[in-house]
Amino acid sequence: MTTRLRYAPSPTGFLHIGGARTALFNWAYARRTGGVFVLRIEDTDRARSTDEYEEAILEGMRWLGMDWDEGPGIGGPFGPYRQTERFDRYERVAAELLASGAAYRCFCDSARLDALRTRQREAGETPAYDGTCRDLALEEAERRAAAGEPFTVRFRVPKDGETLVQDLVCGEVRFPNADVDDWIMVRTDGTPTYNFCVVCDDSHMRITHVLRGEEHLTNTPKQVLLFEALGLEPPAFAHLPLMLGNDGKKLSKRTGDTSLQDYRDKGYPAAAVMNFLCLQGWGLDETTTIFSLDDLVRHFDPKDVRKGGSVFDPKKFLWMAGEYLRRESLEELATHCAPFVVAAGLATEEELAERAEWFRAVLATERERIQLYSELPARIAYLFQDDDAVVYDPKAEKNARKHEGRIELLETYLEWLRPRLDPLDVDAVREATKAFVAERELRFPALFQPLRCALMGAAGGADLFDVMALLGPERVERRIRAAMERLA
RNA sequence: GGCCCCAUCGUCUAGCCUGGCCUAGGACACCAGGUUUUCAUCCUGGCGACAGGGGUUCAAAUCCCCUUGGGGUCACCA
Repeated sequence: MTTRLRYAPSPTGFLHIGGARTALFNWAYARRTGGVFVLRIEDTDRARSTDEYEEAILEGMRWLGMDWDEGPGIGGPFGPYRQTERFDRYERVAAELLASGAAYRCFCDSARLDALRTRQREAGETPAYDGTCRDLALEEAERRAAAGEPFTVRFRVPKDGETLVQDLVCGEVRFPNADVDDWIMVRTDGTPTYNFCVVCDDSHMRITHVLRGEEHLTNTPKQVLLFEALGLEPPAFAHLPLMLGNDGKKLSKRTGDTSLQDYRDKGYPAAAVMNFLCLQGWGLDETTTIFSLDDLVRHFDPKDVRKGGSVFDPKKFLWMAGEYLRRESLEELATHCAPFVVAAGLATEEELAERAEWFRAVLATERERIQLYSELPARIAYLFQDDDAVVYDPKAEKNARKHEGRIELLETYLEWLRPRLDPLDVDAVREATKAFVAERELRFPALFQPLRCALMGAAGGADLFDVMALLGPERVERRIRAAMERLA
């Protein structure tokens, strides 16, 4: 039997990183088993769902490298793939359940239900439907419904026994039926609720494995019971442990960025995001930390997912971003960094394209020093500043001013340097400069600190001779001359 | 509170199912060195955990029970 997995987001917000991980696991297992990956949009919350969010979610999935075989836009044999387009199907199933007695009409209104809940809570009881309409005669219920009295449809949960959930991650989980509420399947306005849609769709779409967040575990007996009432075999479940904030609670906006979009905008490489997210609850093997989407597909099995929740560690995430960034070719890096450089106003896209080779050389000097694409602009801003107004970092200036005779040294050095600048042999000049310093019985910082301040205005950074190559002879000279005045 | 899930370094985790190979392995972070013109990268080393208590067993991180702790969920949201 071919496996069929799905990711079923609700377009009421951007793609959450927890949701992204769930999608990744479902996708990976579908690919690993040569099965089908279905995308289904759960948009039954009409008030909060928007097309913009739906598109943002799809875009996020594509960004991480996922594709899907069936879903909105591309269709498939079990469409439509948007729940709001499947209402006729839910109506049919509800009618069937009503007729078989597996479900019943409930005429209690929200006001009564709210009051009931409040009363139960105050009495220290677990809020649950009290069953007022559960035993209404079918004829009477039909008569009242026909008379226009508003009603919801509730699932009739057996009073006795227990429902067994077979979970690939948690093992066997038992729920006494007495603890499962007679939940609402269809609202007063005729729209279906989540648990009802999920079962209708998962069964109709022949879903074989449901991998989802652990917060759904307590919904599962309701769904299993419904599958049984429909005479169907439930799919295999795997409830994934939650991703936690540093407060140990379910990751929320309070504890950090939770939307995938945030990380993309911050300049995290997509592959790093994929890798890091998977590491929350799953590992490739005993020691591998860095792995690719391909590795994930080759090895992922829900059985290997750990049970405990995992705290999201932004520092490790940042480290991983750097690992991926450093592995990129200069061409890839240029493509990824360019938008950030443009957004910072340093250069236009056209300018970067015209000086592509130069830009790659710039990246070669900085790739070891950044972890995110977004860190580049601030680090290379010095290259775009006017030569007589390079912004001197206080620390750089202080370092430079430490050295007596800096002005004279810069002047002497410039004289020495000028004939060697055009053409510039970086390695040769670097070595020759060291000899220049040694001959004068100086320590390296005596020259390098004022020089670094002059050329970059920074206390640290790229090799100074690489920087000279990036600036070109005229600008190097102008900057040194400017420094001779500014550091006097 | 009821129900459910979980429990190894600060964090992510390996080991647990199929007890001995565990003096508990790796990674991030942190600390200390090394390399370097600086910063970063890189290399070396260090710090650091089986929640507690009972069992079972020749032997328990591994199996069982209890306690404690944490989390999830209890909607006409998904």
